[in-house]
Amino acid sequence: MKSANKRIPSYMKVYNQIKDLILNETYPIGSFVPREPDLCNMFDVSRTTVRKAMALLEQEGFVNIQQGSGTEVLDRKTTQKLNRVTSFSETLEAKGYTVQSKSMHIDMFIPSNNILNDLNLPSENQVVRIQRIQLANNQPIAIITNYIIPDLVPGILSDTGTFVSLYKHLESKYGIKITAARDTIRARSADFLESELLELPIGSPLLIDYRITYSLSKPIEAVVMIVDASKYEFSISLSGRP
Amino acid sequence: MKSANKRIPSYMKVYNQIKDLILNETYPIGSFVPREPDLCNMFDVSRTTVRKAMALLEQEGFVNIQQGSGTEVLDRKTTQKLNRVTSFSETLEAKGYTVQSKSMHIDMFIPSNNILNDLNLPSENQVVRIQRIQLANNQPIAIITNYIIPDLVPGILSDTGTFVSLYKHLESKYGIKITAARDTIRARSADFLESELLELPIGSPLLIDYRITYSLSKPIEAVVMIVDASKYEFSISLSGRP
DNA sequence: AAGTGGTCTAGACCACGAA
DNA sequence: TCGTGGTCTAGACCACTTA
Repeated sequence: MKSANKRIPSYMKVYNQIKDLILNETYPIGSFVPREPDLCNMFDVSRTTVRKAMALLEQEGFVNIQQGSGTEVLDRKTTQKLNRVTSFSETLEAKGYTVQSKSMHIDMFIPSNNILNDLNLPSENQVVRIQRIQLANNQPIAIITNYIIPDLVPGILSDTGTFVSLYKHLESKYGIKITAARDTIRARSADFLESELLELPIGSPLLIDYRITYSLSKPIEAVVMIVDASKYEFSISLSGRP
Repeated sequence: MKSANKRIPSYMKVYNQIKDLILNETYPIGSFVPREPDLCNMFDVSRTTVRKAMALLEQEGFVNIQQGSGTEVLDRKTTQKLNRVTSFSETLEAKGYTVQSKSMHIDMFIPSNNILNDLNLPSENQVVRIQRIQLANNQPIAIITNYIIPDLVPGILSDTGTFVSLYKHLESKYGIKITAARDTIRARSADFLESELLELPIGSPLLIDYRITYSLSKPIEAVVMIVDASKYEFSISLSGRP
């Protein structure tokens, strides 16, 4: 058994059961769930536990809790997949493309001072560089370059081709969990080399995503993604006050 | 008095005091805050209250709470302003530009079916359209068009020029609070009209942000922002698993 | 005024991490 | 094993919304 017999907190049980009742429309959209003392009786738990479960449901956009009036079930179609940038392959596959890596190259490299600064590394410091050309329906669509702090990923140089998702690889092999990211999205025209690699006319618009990923507020890696703008767009869903 | 004498929950007092102790480096980065029972004694509150305060601090990236080991103070430089797209004027002002609206036009308009669909409105439905040209250091930099569900903003047609921030106007005059947003960011080349309005050569790369804003999971408005890509970039900060 | 969620307590026991 | 945070209870009182 890998991770089977873990105790499930009762607020998670309450959370799951209420979520099911919402999803199977026992509590339909627009209706109100029972008041908290009643939920306590239904699940035989204290109000603290009910409230923790409801707070989770509110955070995920299932309900709107309002003091004085009650807890309303929301139409969740519009608030799914909150707080994230949709991933590259996910977006393309939703559009009907088949996504794969053309090839991958891993080496050591001294990046620009901007990148070293974002990674909290000194000048002239080497990092692990992973270069990939991404294909959609066998057409080149993006050039992706990762710059990873080398101390965190010993031995990664020999992992060429052994992983598909870099983030899953970092978590499973090195125990690194990405907890935050900062993306900067720009656009500019393709230069000669980019136009050759992506098989585009020179001057075609490109989307550039520069991302720093963090684990526990420490930077882990920087990524530059250069994409054919005619075939790609970024989707971002955010909850909370803008 | 507008909203002065509101009772402050004691978990907020605890939250603010611990935040101050972190900011003035009584609890420096890398150190551990006192264990929860000690915090209870220090602030004379129950552990529930301390834990609510600490949960807030963790959510905002001040600390990392770890069962078994303790609560560590994090370096917060890297995790500020999480979960939002930085606003237009904010980004430009950080770069030293002075931002203002050149002019504003408000009318009724029948938008594309895509927009009507995103706003859950039927075909041929009119919406309130707000068109603006944004200036940075007196140079045109962006064309912004808002499409708002008309029932939500009666009388807004006469508000031309009476507001700077649309979202603050919606909240103060109509009580509409934006709670979520979905952005799609694309890039393409400027056509003739765009190049005239933004004073750019035809074919220059443009960034396009299409945003739907929501209040309590109901769509409120759609926005199209067309920006000179050489002068602007989007920054997005996200916390949580990618 | 009635009914809802919001805050808070004091104490108990469980589960994880490091020594 | 010991010290930390994680979960949970039963009950109390406060504050907001609606009518």
